Amino acid sequence: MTRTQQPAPQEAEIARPRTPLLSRDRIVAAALALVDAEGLAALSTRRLAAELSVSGPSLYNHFATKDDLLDAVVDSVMGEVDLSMFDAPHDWRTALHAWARSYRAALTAHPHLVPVLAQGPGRRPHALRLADAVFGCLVDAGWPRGQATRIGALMRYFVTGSALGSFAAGFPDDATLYTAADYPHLGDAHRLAEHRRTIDQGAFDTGLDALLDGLELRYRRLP
Amino acid sequence: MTRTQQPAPQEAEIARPRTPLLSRDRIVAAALALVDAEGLAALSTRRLAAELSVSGPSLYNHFATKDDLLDAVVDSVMGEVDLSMFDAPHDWRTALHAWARSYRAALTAHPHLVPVLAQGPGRRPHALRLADAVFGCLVDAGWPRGQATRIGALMRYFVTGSALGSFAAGFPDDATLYTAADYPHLGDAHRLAEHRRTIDQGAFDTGLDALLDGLELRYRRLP
DNA sequence: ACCTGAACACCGTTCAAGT
DNA sequence: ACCTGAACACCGTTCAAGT
Repeated sequence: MTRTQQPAPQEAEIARPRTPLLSRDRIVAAALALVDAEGLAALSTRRLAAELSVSGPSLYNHFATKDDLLDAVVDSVMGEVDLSMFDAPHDWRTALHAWARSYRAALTAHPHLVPVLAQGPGRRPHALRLADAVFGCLVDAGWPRGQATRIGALMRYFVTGSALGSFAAGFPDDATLYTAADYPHLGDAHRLAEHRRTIDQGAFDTGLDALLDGLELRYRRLP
Repeated sequence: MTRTQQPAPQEAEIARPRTPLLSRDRIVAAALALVDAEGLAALSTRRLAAELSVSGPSLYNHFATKDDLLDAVVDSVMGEVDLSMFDAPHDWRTALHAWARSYRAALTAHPHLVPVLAQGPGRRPHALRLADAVFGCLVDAGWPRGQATRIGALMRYFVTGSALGSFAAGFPDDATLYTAADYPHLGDAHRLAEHRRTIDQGAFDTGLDALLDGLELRYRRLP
């Protein structure tokens, strides 16, 4: 191959490489907006393509399958989780507390994706980095590796469970449903949905503190 | 209307009411088996109907929509959760511990349904009965109603989160994925899936005990 | 009352064709 | 390289028709 002063001469012979209509980032952003607005079921390749003003099959130039696209969407959410507390010199409890709250915030902003992302990190880089940071923090603090694994797991259980669905909003706002004969203790359940945000956040904070209290008891008993 | 000795005489004039091919129970059982075996995506009205040797639209004689059918499937799983500990004279911690383990067992037996059932009880009788029993137990034990609500919520977060997806199986069994440069602490992650059952169960039990320890600290501080 | 086939407006994905 | 229309094998649901 001889060098020329003109860059890539053979490109001049084929059609002008006009800037592509799509990119992976544009597709992921549109997919995330669609899922947030209308739920996972609304994410069809045809609907998403329409949103981007292209035809359905165009997406297959950028993602091999719809599942691959969904993977990218999910990992973009995982990238929103703050991990900076694991770089600072905090004790494990302080770091885990801050991380869990940031993790929950990222997930509750995109609740329809929680069932997908709760399947585990898979090969998603942001999800793997998160798991690495949490495990590293616990091991560095002196937790045995087996215990550190379990703590990473149980924290994920709690955070994903709290983001999967609102507890308060799960009870229909229909007073006639909670008859004393059938459900003697649910007389006020129809008013739960009203205070949805505070109840869910309060339950999460109570659970997180209780969980960390319980873990700290075990930490003190370590040899 | 005059009574006759023969029952329902007008029935004799129309075609013999042969025993129906379908019933709600048969449909629910087949749907549950299908979802357990092949996942939520495999549950289509046409596929389910084929499994039952009828044609697709037949199902609409027994359920108004596919969502109604799914509701019935989910509530049948909730019916498998043991609530008997709430009738016996146990302290709240003992009862909650036994209930949480039974709850998790029912859900892990049908993991594909967890995202649906974690949306809350809705109008499903078994799910409402469960919420009623837990809340009643806590209030009877002396927990203030606001705290009892939060504990009901956080327990659901933890149990559904633990059943939503295996922690261990979320890490691909591919040693080349966990390069030291990218993930310095995940060197052994490819071996997690091997011990999937014990890791997940161990993490759940550790978390449950830690959670109950933390709640007991708060219980002792109650006025 | 309960089941059927045909029909409607959707799906994900492949592929040959265009630039 | 990237986008398109046509096509294939699917969806949930409605409805008129059969018994």
